[in-house]
Amino acid sequence: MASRAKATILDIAREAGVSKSTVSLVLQGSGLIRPETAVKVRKAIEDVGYVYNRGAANLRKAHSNVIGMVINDLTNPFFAELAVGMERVFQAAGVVPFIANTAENPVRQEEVLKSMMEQGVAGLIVSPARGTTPGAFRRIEAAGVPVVFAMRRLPESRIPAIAPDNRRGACLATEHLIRKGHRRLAFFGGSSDLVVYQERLGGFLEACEAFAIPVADRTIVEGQTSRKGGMACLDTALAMPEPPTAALCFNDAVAFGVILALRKRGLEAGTDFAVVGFDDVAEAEHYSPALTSVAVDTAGLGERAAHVMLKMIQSRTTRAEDHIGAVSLVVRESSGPDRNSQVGDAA
Amino acid sequence: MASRAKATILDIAREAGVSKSTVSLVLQGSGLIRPETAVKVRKAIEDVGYVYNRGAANLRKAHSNVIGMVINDLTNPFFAELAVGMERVFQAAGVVPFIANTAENPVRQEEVLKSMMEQGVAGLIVSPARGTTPGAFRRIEAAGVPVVFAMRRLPESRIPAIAPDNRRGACLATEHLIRKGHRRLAFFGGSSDLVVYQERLGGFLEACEAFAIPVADRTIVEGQTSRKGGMACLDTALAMPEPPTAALCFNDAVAFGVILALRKRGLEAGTDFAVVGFDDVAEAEHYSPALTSVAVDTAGLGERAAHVMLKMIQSRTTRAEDHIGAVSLVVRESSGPDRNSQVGDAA
DNA sequence: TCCTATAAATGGAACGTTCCAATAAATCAA
DNA sequence: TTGATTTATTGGAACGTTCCATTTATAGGA
Repeated sequence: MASRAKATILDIAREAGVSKSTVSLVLQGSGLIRPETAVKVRKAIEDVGYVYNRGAANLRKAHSNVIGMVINDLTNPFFAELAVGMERVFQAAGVVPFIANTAENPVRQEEVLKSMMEQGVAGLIVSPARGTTPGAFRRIEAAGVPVVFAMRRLPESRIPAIAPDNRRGACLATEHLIRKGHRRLAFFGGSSDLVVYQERLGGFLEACEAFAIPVADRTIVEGQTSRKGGMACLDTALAMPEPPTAALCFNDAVAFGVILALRKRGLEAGTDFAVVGFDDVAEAEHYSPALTSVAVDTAGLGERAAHVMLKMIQSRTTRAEDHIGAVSLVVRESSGPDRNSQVGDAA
Repeated sequence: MASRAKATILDIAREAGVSKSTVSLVLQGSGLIRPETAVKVRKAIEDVGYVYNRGAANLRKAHSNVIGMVINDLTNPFFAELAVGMERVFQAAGVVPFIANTAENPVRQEEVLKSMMEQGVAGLIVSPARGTTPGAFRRIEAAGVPVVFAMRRLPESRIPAIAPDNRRGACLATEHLIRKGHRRLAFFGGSSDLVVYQERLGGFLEACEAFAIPVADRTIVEGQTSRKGGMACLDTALAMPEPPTAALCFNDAVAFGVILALRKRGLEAGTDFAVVGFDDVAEAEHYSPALTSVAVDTAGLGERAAHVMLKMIQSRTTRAEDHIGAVSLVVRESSGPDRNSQVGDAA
């Protein structure tokens, strides 16, 4: 079937009776060749089943048109949305992003980054895996390849990051709970080695301060950022002598876990215990009860990150400013007033 | 910062005081070089911040170590799981798969495939976009690059496919509903241009035949394969003179939509209307009510597809056998007995 | 007619690797 | 010592492009 040796530009040249240079020009859509010649060449290209060898081309050309996207957890619908946002703008720019998953594993991340660099990517958009070492991107920066962090950032890095306003989102959500009359508040899930965690917890504490919630009435339970983690958090919290009546969760997955654990105890989120999520994934709206959550416009952040990347490539720089995305609290059913309080502003 | 011109094998050679051939050998881990020399070279590699240029290498070597994974909808958690399964086996084989999303768009798919081919992928695992034209893979096959379809297949194609036993799954699920006493059955969602749809609908009809459900009592409503589509399907079905009492849905997303639409009408899935999904995504178990669904072992299929791919590459063939994955029905709360029937085998 | 200006097409030298054939160095048997 | 053998190392020719500097063809002006 397949002509064994793959066709090259020279085969086309022979077929069309022109020189390889002419073929190359046609391939690049140069206006210098006579239209009839171009047609002839294009026909030959079709006939021999030619496929362009970008590797060979990149040997001469400055840089490629592929952009790598390294994501820490493809399973999280949240990241899929981020990817979709990026793709929208890359597609318009005629770039095909290649996505790779690190499964939250720094070693795998190292491999993936190496592979992408070897492939000669023009830029890298990364949501770094937990536990990424500070030096992980040193070599990439040294090579002059632009990198943008999306959603997550590294503690001390000078790489530009595109992320939502985590602190403000958490602050908004916490205020909302306090206004509903809750006085014993919890922050569930996540772990302190993530910058995002520190930001969200920071917002939570900021609101607690502002409303003079005593330290003794703040419960902070670290845990996995998954349903399972959320379930564990609730169990730990309710086992305390003076348990909280409301919780802000590190993300929606944790919140779903909390709702599940509540139901398992015969309690209902919203009426017996208030829960607020973070990220506002598509599922939040449809959950039962519908989950109050901090919306972060994930796809929008993806688009933003892609734009920044494109601009960095164009201006051949490796630096750019951080972008903080606006957030908003979407109030739904899961965050009802405190039953024992008269302060709640519920109807 | 970065030494502008990127380091090549020759720079390393100069630095280490050896020839480029020696460096190349070290890079490939050849046992032919003296250990001390290797150490010296490796040090030089580190010093100059070298990054391997796979494009240049592929110019000489037969083929690359990258495998492309082209997926029609990254947003569907189902496909993320498929990707995760594949990655597991590729990682073990030292291969980094590059994922690209086609967003169910054949034109985008064309671009993506072209880009991957140009990049010199060793093989392609594809879940084709709806509406893929029969000839879309002709050129790729002609180029001798192995292709495997995952989850979906094309009507007449000779490309090997790895997919679950859709017919059997649908048949099992339908039998389950009939055994629960349901006699007026519906099949919700999907559209007939998909092979998967035909298979699943085929299983549904097969079970209907086997249990002598009259044609008049079978309702088939095509629709989008999303929550929204599922909601629309239910509305259409309940508007009929003799509405069904149970539905097998094309996939879980449709099923979730049906459950939502039921609730909107004050009905509860499981007690008022039975609904069964397909794919058994992680969410199914945690939904309320928990969704009865056909489990397809997505990650397992991903692994299988990856193995087939690896084998094809190794034996440099472009052909392989189809693999049909086993399915099983996971019964949960959403598929209760028909209230008006005495035949139900419920406790 | 010849000269110049413009348009179209071309040869050849890179680009950074691999790999073969060849060389150089070290070891061994006689 | 010499030649044969093994062990390490090396130069050079590919690989498939791009792009610069040329060449060749075409047209226009005198």
